[in-house]
Amino acid sequence: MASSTCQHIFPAKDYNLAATLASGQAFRWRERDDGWWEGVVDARWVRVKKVEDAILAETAAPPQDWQWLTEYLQTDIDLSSVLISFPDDAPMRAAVTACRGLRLLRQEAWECLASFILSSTKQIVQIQQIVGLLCERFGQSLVVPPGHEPVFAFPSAERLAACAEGDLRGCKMGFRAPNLLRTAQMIAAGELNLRSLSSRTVDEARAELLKLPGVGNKIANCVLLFAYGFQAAFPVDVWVMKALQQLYFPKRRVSARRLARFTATHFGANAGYAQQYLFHYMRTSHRPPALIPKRKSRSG
DNA sequence: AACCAGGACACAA
DNA sequence: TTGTGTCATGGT
Repeated sequence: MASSTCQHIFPAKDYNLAATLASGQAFRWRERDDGWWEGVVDARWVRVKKVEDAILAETAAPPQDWQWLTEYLQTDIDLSSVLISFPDDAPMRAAVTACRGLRLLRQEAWECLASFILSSTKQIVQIQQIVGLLCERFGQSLVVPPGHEPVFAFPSAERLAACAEGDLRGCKMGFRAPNLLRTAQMIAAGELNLRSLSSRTVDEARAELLKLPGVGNKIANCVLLFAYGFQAAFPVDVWVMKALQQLYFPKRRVSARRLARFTATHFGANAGYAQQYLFHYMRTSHRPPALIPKRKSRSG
């Protein structure tokens, strides 16, 4: 009997799928030992795999078209023109060399916003766990190929708005629960229309996002960059801060204001893209050595 | 076993 | 304007 799955191949040269899906932009991808990455995009189970100069994709049910995945993976953008816009300095050269083929995804705005509200002072593995629990408990069940574990869509703002704070805390999100809940309620009530932001300027869109509880500059910039494609948006988290301090301002403390002005002027029109390279570079190639537990002096 | 994690926020000083 | 404590949970 024939499989119900449906495959498609996207031409994609110089596309580092693993780095892209595991670089802390999206939190629903898992790599299997057979080289496939399984995830959920909108309301579809999907898996993708890098083959030579292309990405092979498979869904559980045949979609009408594949535009949604082209958009999500951003396979059509010209990466070389982005890279060439980066400043020609030693840190950027090192980051680009280390993360060759890293891309920015283009995610659905609500999922991106909610996920990053949950991201504050959390490691990426924990964000994945929290988002996983949230989807499992409150997301719509999706069609999966025979033999695969059930998966769930990211829950809508309306669904989360109907939750009690305790339901959300049950997903291990701790003090982020009231922020996610109130934000979901504001979105569900139409106090802020996420779709309308795409036609605004980046500064207008940021000002709107900053009205949401739990959304400060860093998270707003993540949403502007990863969901709306404002490539000048420049999220500064602890890793990027380390990168800027160590690579650009060694031994000199920089104020947040000056730093914001530096990132806006130094990295050019694709500053956010450059930021993602610095982030992934710091987390992979540039990690400090693991702490070795101190041994008692009288060990033998 | 301390230290830290893709922060935001209220409140000092 | 810049610094500090607080929030909740678990990885390293």
